[in-house]
Amino acid sequence: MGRGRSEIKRIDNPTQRQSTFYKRRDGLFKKARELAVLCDADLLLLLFSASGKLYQYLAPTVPSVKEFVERYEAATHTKVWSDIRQERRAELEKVAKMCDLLEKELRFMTVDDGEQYSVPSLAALEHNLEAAMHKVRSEKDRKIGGEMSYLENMIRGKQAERYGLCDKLAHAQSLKVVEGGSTSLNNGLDLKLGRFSQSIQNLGTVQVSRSQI
Amino acid sequence: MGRGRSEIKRIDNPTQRQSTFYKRRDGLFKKARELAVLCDADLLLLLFSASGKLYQYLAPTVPSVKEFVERYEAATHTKVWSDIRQERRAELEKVAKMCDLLEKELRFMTVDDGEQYSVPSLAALEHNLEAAMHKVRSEKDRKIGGEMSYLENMIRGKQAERYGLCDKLAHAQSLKVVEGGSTSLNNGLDLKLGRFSQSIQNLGTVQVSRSQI
DNA sequence: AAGGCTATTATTAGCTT
DNA sequence: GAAGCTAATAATAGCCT
Repeated sequence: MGRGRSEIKRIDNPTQRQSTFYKRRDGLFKKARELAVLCDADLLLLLFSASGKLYQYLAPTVPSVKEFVERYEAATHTKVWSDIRQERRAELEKVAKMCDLLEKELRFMTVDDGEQYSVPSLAALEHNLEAAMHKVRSEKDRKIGGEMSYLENMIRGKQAERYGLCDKLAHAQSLKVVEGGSTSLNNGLDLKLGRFSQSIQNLGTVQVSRSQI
Repeated sequence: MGRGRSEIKRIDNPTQRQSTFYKRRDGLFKKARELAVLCDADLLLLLFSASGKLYQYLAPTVPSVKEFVERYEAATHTKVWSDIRQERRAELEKVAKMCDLLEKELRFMTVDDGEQYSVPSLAALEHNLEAAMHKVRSEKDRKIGGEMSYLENMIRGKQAERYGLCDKLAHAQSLKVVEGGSTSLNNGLDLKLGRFSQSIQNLGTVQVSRSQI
């Protein structure tokens, strides 16, 4: 229709092509709507222009592209997406199975009452538990040893610090004694520092002896 | 077009509706193809008749419905199927996470070297392992006890059977002695049975003593 | 139901604005 | 580019087979 000839072939002139696109697109959508309404049909029309722009037409009875394509899938069994879903499902089942296995193993390890054990498996489990216990105990010892040596170092550091302070204080006190009598305040301080340094020395001793174990 | 009037409204006459459907469907597909070819456009046309039959048209450049809808999805972000896939993925991730957790717990239980333990958790683990070990040992004892008493019963039964046989044999032998001398064959049988019954008696004794532990 | 015919209307190519 | 015009062609409603 129209004045010219009609060979259905790509229009080379971009302007003309674009113009034709608009006109025919509108015509197509109109036809689509007419078909849907007149004949009570459901239809979906998705259209990308040459420039990549999207146009779509849904029949008045079609609620959404998604639902329409779902209906399409159900109607055709063409497995548009089913293969993907199947893959996913298989993957899911695999992981779920592994999960079950792990759970069972864990229940077994913790000796759940609901489980049934055979004597050989109980013996194996006992063996494993003994090995685990051994590991746990040696790890605990190692850790405690490590923490203790850390504490030792810290205490040693503090001790040195305190010794320095005591020396300074003793020096100050000796100066004060030369200057005059000691006050009640100074006496109290002396006592406190003395007790502290002594307990530090004790800790140091204990610490050294422990690290030699 | 056509001879009659043109009001776009559902055709009530089913025959006429069907006829119109075919004609207009063909017209629509033709228009769709023309648009696609003339204007270098990609299009997809999915159509369900009132009776539920599916018709589809893909532009020559469109390889498949699936790929077209994927392009649609990418273009619009309307997530036609993505949400379904997303759901699946979420489900999968959830299970995978649970799986990881279980695996970690199991690794922890079996005291894997790669794990880092704190002293309190080691102590708790030790406690759990001890409890599990206790359970395992008592279960093993119970099971062994059960199996042994089963064996005891079986042996006791066999023993009684054998005793019965021995009595019968002794009776037969005494009858034979009265009748005449014993043959070399009979002597051999006596020896064999005697050894057997003795070993059965031994087993019985051991068994009773064990069940008293 | 599917296809053909044809009068009639709808669409649109090429043009202008 | 978009919108309108119009000649020219395409689509199709109502028939018939």
